[in-house]
Amino acid sequence: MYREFKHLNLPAIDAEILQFWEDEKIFERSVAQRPEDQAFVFYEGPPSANGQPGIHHVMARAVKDIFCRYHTLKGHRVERKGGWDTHGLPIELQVEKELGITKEDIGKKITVEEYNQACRATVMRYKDLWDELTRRMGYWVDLNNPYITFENDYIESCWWLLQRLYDKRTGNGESLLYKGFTIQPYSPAAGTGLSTHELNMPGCYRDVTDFSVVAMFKVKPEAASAFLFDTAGEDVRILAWTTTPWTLPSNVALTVGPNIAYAKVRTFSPYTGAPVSLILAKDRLPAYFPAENADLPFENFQAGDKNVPYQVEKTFHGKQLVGLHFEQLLPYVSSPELEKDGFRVIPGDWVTTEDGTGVVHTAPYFGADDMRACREHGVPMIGIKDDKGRIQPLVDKQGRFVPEVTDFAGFYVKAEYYPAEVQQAKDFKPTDLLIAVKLKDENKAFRIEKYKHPYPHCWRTDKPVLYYPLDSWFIRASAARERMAELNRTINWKPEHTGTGRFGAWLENLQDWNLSRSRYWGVPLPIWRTEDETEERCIGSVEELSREVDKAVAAGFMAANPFSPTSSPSPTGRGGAAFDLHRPYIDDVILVSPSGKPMRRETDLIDVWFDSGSMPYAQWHYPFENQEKWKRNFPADFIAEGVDQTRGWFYTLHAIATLCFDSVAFKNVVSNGLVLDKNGEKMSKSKGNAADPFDTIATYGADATRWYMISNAAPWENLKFDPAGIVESRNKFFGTLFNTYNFFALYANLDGFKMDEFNVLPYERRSELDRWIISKLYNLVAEVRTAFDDYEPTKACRAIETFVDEHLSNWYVRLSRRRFWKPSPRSVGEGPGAGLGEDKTAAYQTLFECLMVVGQLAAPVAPFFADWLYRNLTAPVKDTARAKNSPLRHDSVHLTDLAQPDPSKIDAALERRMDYAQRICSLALSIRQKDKLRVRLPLHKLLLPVVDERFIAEVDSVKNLILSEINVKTLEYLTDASGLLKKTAKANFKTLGAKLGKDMKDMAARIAGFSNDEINALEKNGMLAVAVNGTTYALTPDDLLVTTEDLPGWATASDGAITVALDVNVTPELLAEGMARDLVNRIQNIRKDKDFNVTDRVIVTLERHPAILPALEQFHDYIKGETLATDLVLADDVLDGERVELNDEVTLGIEVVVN
RNA sequence: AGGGCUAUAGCUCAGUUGGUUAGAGCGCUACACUGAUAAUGUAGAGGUCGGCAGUUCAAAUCUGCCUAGCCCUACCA
Repeated sequence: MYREFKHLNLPAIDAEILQFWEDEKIFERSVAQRPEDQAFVFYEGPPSANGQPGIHHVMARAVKDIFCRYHTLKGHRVERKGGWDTHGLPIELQVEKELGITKEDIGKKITVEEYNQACRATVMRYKDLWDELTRRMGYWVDLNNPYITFENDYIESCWWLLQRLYDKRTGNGESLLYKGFTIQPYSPAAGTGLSTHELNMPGCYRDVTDFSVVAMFKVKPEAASAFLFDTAGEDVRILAWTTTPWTLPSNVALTVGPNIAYAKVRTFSPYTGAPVSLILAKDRLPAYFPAENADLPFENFQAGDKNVPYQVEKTFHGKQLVGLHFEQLLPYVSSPELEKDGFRVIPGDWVTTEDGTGVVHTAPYFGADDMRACREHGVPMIGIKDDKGRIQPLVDKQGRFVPEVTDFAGFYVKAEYYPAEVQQAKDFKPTDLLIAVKLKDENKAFRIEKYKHPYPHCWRTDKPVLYYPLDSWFIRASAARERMAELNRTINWKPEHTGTGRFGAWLENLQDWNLSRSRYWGVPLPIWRTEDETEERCIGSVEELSREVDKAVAAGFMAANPFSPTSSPSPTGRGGAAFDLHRPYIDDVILVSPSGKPMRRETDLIDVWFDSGSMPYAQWHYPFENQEKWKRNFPADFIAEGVDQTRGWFYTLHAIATLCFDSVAFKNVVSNGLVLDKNGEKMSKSKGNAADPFDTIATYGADATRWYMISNAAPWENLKFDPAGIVESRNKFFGTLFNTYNFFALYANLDGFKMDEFNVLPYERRSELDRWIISKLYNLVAEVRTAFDDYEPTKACRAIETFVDEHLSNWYVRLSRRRFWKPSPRSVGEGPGAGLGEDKTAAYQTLFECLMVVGQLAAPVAPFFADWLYRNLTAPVKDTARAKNSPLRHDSVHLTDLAQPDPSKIDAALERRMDYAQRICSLALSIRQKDKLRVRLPLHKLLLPVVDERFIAEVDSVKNLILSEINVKTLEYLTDASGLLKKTAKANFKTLGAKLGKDMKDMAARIAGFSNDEINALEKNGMLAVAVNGTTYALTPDDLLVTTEDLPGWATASDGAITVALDVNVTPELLAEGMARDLVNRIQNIRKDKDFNVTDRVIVTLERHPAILPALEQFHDYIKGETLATDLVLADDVLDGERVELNDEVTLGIEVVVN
């Protein structure tokens, strides 16, 4: 028996199938049964388990699951190792919040050891919740052997990769891992650098009012600047604006836009009244020189006048200024290098004229753009040399000017750094103002004013940050810029523009990867250095480190080797293999340099993104273990994550694979979009609009949730998550498929049908309808495979939906219903069709095949329902199937081989014929609707005006389907020969457009007016010459779209080239037959209401009424047969029966009792 | 600010190489069908295809500019 169900209950199906999967280890078997050498490699981008999973994780993981399952069905071995991301700032912040501490407290109120213990304890906080979601949503991933980024093995693989980078050299002999500095947000108050993440925290950017200065830089007269000097001894100055006057002592260059227009303006210095010529962007003139002052006479000007006369003398492009030298603005510190190559004008594409003067004051130590521009154009750094000979900025780490800046030595550059009482003192002046005043006094300032602008603040100290040079270790990613771009072009990105645009464009401007993080919980940088920084060593494995420690022990720098299993525990109490590679323990490891000096570890940790990008290697502890396994599993065939990972995980995977292995890390990548609420707003806990994934799955079932998410929009589009959409998926797709299965089960059980794989009726002996749905089915197989192969799951879902709804349920099952319903001939004998009769067997086998294949195709997206369907379909034959090792033997649909595309089962001509049938039926039904002729009332004739013979032949083969569907007795074709056909023609724009060009419009009008004779002549001769606007064109039949017009006296409807006409005359015979059908319908409804069995025989008593007598006379047996009535009797009164409305006028008593 | 995406019916989305009635589902209205019914059919209402300009015989589709929303990146002086 096939299982039958009352109602669709997807959550119950989830529970049943989940239990089954776990009991029978279906996931493990689905992997293990496929050969190792046919791997489809998938990498799991690890989630962090210190936060709770949300509905967007269901989306992201559904995408991953779908393609893994699909490729499993195609016969590949798809290992899916789970993983956990355990390092990183979010974890540290959470721990600090919970402990009520800040970063400064680490090492004071709490030891690093305790702190790291707290991190370690919190990272897996919600692991159980995550595991539960994984189970409930049907995401198949190996949770038993996940990789965990804080484990020693994982860290060791990271070290190995770092050493590989350290040892690799560019063409110039530069290491791919090097120490340098970058300009980073730095909080002098906290004494620490800040990440962009920290800077983007709410409230960090605040509007502040600073003193802004437009400074005047005096141009030196030389050959290149001669064009600026129109009179001897002229005072020519370039204007540059800054909101940070404290950076002016560090100015070394001015940056101009090479293509920006600049002007030289003759005027007077506003503060001193001295004549001066100023250079600034032409577009910025109105900001500094009011138009009315242009006409003021120069000779009348007196120092101190409010309105300063000016005159624009000449304009030129920025590139003409490039290379000019100027006098240092505040000459506190200089150097021979600076005198030679500094204090000059350089070009920069990023310069704008939106504010300021179109000239950017450039101080490389205090701006990232400035630093880049100076490096690019060979401008030396400005600063003082420390004892190691390195140039240090003019502002120290506390945010004070160094002594060399004599006038301001020891002054804090930002007022906020002073203690509160100093700031509040009456005569307190911020350093910026003091600098401005000095410039004014020295005739170097053009304008000083307060300026309000957003400025970033440290989230811990609430004080402004500086951009400041900080030491960092870098990966020289820029050295592989070209290669990364090249390899990227071989990756299949979904959507494509993420790869070419967001990712590709970014690779083109790739900067070196800043690896350093001054934190505690993460992978320690495995680099040891002597104090004088002349000797250093990068460690690539624990074994290597242990060997080095042995030397250090011998040299007396270490008491014992903590890595040695035989050694006594390390000072921290953990020795041997248990030695934790994290801080603080690793910081206690001191090595000895070749020259015998002690080397200490560089205290930085590495960016956690390096952790995740290392997972292809570190998940297997490569190269220390699993070398073969790694080889088989690199690179990945497929990865998927959110589009926000583009410059995160996607990049770090790509960068490490390119730099270390000259390979891509993944071949196909799906970057999925955001999950928003139904109004398109971002989901967040604070807004209260975040959907709970557990609730959603428990209410609607995992499959409906998954199906909705995937079918609604492509994964890379943002999804507006609306539970109403899940309901729609459930009702429309799963409901229909469920009903179709239930229908099959109901009748198969009544008939005792069981699928017999070894006794299948050949397709050629099946009906037109059967072969049609089979053809549609194998079209579907091809379409769905193509879609999944292209990583287009949405297309796959939509195709499956259309098939199930429109083709299978609404056409095939609807039209086949009678075939299942009518009693079997119960023929005897052997072979296909024996027992039930050939037609019925064909119907069962066809429907079975459709359900089976649809289940397979839907399995990647709807793994629970598909397995439920498969198991229900195969349960009755499981034992025989196993015994005979047939395709139905598998325990689960996920262990089967996906249906192969089979062109021999596709019949395009048949599909076209059926398409005609569907359109003709639809038209005929619309006529009935218009004329209020209900479908139960039979009609005499359907008339089809036709224009070509092939059409007749094709329609004829589906004639019976049409007639029974629309309840009409005969079908006739109306051809040209009848002379009744009135044709109209429309121009075919596609074919004619190219030929006709401008004459197209007139020709269209001309064709619309064609007579029957003209159309016939063209069709007969295959050509017709038509003149339009003096040009004669030869039209071919293809150039016309011919339709037939309404037939006078007939009810007609048309759709494109098809027109149908219906004979709407109703005779007494037809009325009687219609009445008979009405009676059957009412009796059936009573049977249904009374819950009779489908096979119950009944006795029907009808009230004697004149309206039904003709029907009873002529269709007595028909009514009995349809309703399984043994007796059909008339009575003057029906006392115990139902009163049924037969039509508007007639109400009838009917009694139906089981015989 | 830069890069990227999106914009089509009340809602969610299709819409091929540009081609003349711009489609589907949901929702709404009316009618029908039904011994598979949380289903289905027919019809109706509902569109300046975000705006402007251009290319073209012809633009939802190609080009440019603009607007709005979102994502990523970013110390614009």
